[in-house]
Amino acid sequence: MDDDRIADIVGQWGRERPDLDPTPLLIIGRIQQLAAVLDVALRPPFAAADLGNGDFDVLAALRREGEPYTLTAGQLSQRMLVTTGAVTKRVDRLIARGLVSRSVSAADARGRVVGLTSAGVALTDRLIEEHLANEAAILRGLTDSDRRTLERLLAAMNRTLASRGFGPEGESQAR
Amino acid sequence: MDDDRIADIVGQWGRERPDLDPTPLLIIGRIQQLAAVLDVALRPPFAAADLGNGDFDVLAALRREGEPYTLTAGQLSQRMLVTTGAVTKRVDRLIARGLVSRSVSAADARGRVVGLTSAGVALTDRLIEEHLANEAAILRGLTDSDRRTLERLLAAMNRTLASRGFGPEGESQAR
DNA sequence: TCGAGTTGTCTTCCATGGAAGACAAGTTAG
DNA sequence: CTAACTTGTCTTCCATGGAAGACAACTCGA
Repeated sequence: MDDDRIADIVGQWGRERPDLDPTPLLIIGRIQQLAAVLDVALRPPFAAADLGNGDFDVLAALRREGEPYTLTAGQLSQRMLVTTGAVTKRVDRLIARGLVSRSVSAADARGRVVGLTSAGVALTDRLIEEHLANEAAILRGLTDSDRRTLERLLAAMNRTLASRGFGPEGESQAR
Repeated sequence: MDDDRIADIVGQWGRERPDLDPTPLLIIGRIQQLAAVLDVALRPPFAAADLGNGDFDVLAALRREGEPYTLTAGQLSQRMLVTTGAVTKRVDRLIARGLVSRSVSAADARGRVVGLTSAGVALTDRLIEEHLANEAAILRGLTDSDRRTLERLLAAMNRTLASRGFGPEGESQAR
């Protein structure tokens, strides 16, 4: 039952470097492991639609923005916390699939406005349901009270990191 | 003060798809975001040593194994939860840096035994101290009680995922 | 209004890691 | 002992994303 990878690692360090405190790994290591496992666990719906996780990020960002489901490349870059170069590539792939369109901004000829096509809206609306259902299923093992506690503690960690200068200004995703 | 990306996303979904419950994102989205931010926040010591995060994974796995600081390529693959192909590449890079060595296993001529050089041990011992200190600093915003709670809840999530068939048999890291 | 910045996006190049196949070395049934 | 299978690692090819530079378009002060 105790195939807890992280606990094992902590045990090993405790033996090899008893002068150090390896217990931060119980939290930080687990968060990292969870993120990786979650990516795999939540992937199937996107894989079935032949979409990369990152590509769905684009669709979701546009969809939740509300009508007319448009954002500039720069805005997408901010919301998804990836470089504009990555945005270009994600959008290129989605255009090839007919899920989004790109046009020159009316207000600023440098800007590119990316918008969901009707096919894009339809697909996103379908996928987000599955996606949230999967997330809910994963959290089913926690009580309501546990969930609230977990939210609070994770938010607290986020704030700590932000205050140390590592706010979400260059990382992450959320889908 | 409320530049909470995830909370904003939840709010947007709540407006656009009031039929769905977006609150799982408050946990899962935050975990994903945290993992990404943590990677950046914890990177400096490795970057200073001109090491990829993944490369340090190899050094740490060998070091915490204890003397004689050796593992086969396959064992490294299991501990780090990456493919053997990735192991080959990581080890190649570390060999070029003189931090590990690779030799044919005495017991099984197919096997390759990877071992820390003395330079590798020295560097790893130095980096792990910095690394754990950084992790401890990040957790400084949480009380002891909060930490225990967080450990428990994260471990619970891990178990839930494992029971759904997504145990760490194909993902993650822990450094 | 002109020229020096600045900005928004794309392009190019690079690094990392997965998937799948190649292969030598081990194992095992007969 | 041998043929067939399995295993451990490496190789090749591919996909994704970052970094840095290219560039056109915008802004602003003089």
